[in-house]
Amino acid sequence: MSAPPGYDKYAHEPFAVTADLAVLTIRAGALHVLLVERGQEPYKGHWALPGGFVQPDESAETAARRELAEETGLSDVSGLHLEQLRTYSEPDRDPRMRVVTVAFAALLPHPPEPHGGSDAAQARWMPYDTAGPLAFDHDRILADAHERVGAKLEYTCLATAFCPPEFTLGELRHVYEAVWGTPLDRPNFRRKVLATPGFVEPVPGAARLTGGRGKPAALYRAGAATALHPPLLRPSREGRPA
Amino acid sequence: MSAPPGYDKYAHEPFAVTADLAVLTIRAGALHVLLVERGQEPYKGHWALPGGFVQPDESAETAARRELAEETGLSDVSGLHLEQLRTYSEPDRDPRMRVVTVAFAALLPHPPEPHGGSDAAQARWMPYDTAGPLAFDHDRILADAHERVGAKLEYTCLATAFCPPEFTLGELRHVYEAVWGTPLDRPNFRRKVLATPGFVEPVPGAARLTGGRGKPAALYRAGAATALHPPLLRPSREGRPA
DNA sequence: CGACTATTAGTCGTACTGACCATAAAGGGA
DNA sequence: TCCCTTTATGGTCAGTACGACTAATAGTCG
Repeated sequence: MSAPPGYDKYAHEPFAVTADLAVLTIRAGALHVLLVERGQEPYKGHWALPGGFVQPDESAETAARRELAEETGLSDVSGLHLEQLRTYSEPDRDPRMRVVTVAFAALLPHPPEPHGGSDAAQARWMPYDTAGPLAFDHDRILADAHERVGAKLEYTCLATAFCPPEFTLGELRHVYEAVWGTPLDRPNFRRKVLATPGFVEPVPGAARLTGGRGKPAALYRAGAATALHPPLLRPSREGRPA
Repeated sequence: MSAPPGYDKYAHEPFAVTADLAVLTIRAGALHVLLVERGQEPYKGHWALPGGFVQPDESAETAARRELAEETGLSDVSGLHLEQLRTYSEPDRDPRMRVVTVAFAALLPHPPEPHGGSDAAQARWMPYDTAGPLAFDHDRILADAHERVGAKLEYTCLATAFCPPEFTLGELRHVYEAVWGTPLDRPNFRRKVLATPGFVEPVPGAARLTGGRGKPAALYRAGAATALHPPLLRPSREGRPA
């Protein structure tokens, strides 16, 4: 069969395009994800990732950031890290109509505790491990988000996006441990982070945070670097995948 | 402004969804990309990435593979590596209508030389460096494809997707050099590849390829591994990005 | 005060890497 | 034919990174 390469010779059908979000954060040392409860069929009563239709005058990124502001109730989401994951376009993924979804991962440093959804729909933070079966193919989207974030922690400075503006190395390490699900050696982690120029920089005021037990830790800010060289590899990858 | 979290309360507009391809291969030691010449406005006469509309009964991946078969003239593209890059959805990226494009990168081992587009539209392999200004935002898509493939060479076995079923370590090294644009040390590259279990395995028949000048090289096949541990990092990244 | 916790500072041996050098095996040109 | 170039293959060597581990420090909690 021959096919013309120009756009215009193809027939094309309209698609609905949505932007869905895997909003991730660290709460009580564990990775959490923001979920909303569906109020209508299909999957009524099931939990799902927040999202919505892309409007005619906005890109998928713009729509995702708008959804993020609406769902979290945060007034300023411009500084938050938003990362496009991939696009899900299987024809039968929504039983009502043909929906193409551009998925994003968002990283929140300090989540709004009750997190105000201003409407009636229920929304809540759920621990990643207990985020049960979700509506549509959102389980797979969430798993892809987890995998992507875990991989980017290895070779980028993304971990600071989970932290407040000033943080301790312990908090930063908790980010890695929560996302990777593996405890890390404290001294080695510290040596690695401090040996990477531009990853973190000490807060000059010699400020120290005295939150809980133990010796107070020095405070750091995110540095100017965006990539890690050499990377900070996950320890779990002993055997090569079959 | 309040916004309901369910899909159905949103108004939505139809979008056209296309799948565009950055088809990459190695020709004469240099990275090449498959381009088509546009026959209609806009950008008439300009070169562009091949692509086309996603049909109602197919996913973006299916559409991309169909386009790949049509544009290259290959009868079997099922074994080729196809990788979703990201989705481009800026409202004004196509002047005619609202088009959302899911971009893919395809890796070809041995490109069909004249490569048969069976229709009138011109298509050709172009060296990556001289792939001039392309139509629409295809320059950016192509750059994203290059960056993604270059990055995945570091920590996956993707390089073998550019090679024929049996290849020499020199050919494999040429893949890295062509994509990264950097010469690599021959003995070190050999040591690294052979030290990674499952990356390549020698062809048992003790076959040796005597193509051009120099000592004949041993033949290898792609192994079972998909990831590289530890990664094979690019040498160019001395200074950290600003 | 003593137990506990977390940070911070080191040590040590192994593994990996980059920069080399050297040899073998082919082809091309004088 | 002899020499030179080209490519593959084998090896050394030092600097670095990393994992495992020990220990000191400085706070809170009971």
